[in-house]
Amino acid sequence: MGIDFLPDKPIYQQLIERIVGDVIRGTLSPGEKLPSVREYAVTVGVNANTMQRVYKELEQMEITETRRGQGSFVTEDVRRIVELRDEMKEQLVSSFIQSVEALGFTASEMISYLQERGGEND
Amino acid sequence: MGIDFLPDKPIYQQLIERIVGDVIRGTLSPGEKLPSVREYAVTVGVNANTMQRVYKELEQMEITETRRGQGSFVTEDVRRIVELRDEMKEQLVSSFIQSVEALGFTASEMISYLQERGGEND
Amino acid sequence: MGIDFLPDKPIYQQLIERIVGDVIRGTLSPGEKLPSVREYAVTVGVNANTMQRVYKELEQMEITETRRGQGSFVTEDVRRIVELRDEMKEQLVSSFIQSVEALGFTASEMISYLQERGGEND
Amino acid sequence: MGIDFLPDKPIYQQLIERIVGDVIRGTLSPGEKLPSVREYAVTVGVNANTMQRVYKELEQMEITETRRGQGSFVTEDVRRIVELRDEMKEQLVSSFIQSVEALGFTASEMISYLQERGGEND
DNA sequence: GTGGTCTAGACCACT
DNA sequence: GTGGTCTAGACCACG
Repeated sequence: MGIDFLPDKPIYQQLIERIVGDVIRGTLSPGEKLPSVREYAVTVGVNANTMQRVYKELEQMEITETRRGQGSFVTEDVRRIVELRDEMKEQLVSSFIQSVEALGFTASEMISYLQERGGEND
Repeated sequence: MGIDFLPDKPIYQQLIERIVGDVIRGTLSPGEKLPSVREYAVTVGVNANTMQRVYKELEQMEITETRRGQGSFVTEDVRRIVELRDEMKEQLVSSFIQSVEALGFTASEMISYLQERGGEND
Repeated sequence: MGIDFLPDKPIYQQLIERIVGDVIRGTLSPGEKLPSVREYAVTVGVNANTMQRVYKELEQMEITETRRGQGSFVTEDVRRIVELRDEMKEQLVSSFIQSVEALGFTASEMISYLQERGGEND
Repeated sequence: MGIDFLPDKPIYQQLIERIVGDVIRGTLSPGEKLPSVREYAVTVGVNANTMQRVYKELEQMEITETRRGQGSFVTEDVRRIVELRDEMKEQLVSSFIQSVEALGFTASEMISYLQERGGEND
């Protein structure tokens, strides 16, 4: 029931990241049905409109498919999932690198700091 | 003449990061005078109010000091600058790690990817 | 409908003081919702931007919390409110004492004068 | 030579307060000659224009008289000095009370706090 | 409807 | 000329 949202990032984006993470991680398998918008909204404690938007964007990203009257399902296109994984990774890293350089750090300094810090975060 | 702003982040935040980067990097030295609000605004192509806001926040962060009628100057408190450097580094890394984990990547996977991509960016 | 601003102090500061006063005084309770920026702006007769700035600074002072799309709320952290009360008191008194001494008065002379004048003001 | 100005109050006001304090305190006697604008400016480390303004306002307050080619002198009108003392006292106290009440403190609470703090400030 | 950002342009206080 | 405040009005992102 993770209702812990960072205050400086849109909730809907955090929810998207979370679901995408579940798909990448395999917590949500290809073809698996997602909870209904309303149900999920209640579970997480957000407005139904917000969750609606999350589902909509997931569909636009071709991560889910919506079947009328049945609900939303994780895509069965496994290639898409792998592709997605790479996209996210690329996106994450390049925006990280960009900030790093904007602030005047070197890549190697950051890497060694990352290695120290490792996975200590939850 | 850097008038290249990312569309998804507030301009004033990007400007703050840019100046903070200059201070961390040493492009702006302790005690050095910044351009006047209006001058910098013209240079970068934003409204003077926007730049004013940037300067005000920099002062609140204790990165600059404003002397009335004279302009804004980089703090001469070198310890503050070092501290700032660490803060930014920590902040950057922890938000990166957080996204990495939300998306279901492992730290080590990301690190090796980072090493590949290295400093190819400018 | 208090549209009575002193001419020599920024309006936004007077508004901050006013709201802080309300919080300290308990007129605004912990967790209570503030009027929306626009609504409050109209009520007091200032521009929405000015009020926006007031709300932003209140948030930076950790007196209010802003929940996106929902509005601003007085912090529920009662300790912060008590702390705030002490800060304001200290600040007020020390700047008073400083002026008193700069002008060559003694503390005791001022105190007895204060006692005379007492609470005659509203 | 006290070059310690508070950052949030105009320097010229602080200088006025300081000189008025000297007059009230008797450090500057009625009829005594003030340093020249330039000399005083150098001593205190401010711009000559700023000091010029200070002298001008002191004259408008009828605290000093300027005699052509001779300089500025503290008024010999002792009644004016006494009057001035009362004015400043009144002004100080009423603005203090006003802030106190705006922030929701009671006069008596502040008085007892003032008594505690006494003259510990320099 | 809510907060947040941005522009344009004016006016003031300070040095 | 410098920072600071304020208005007016527009537009966006979020819930």
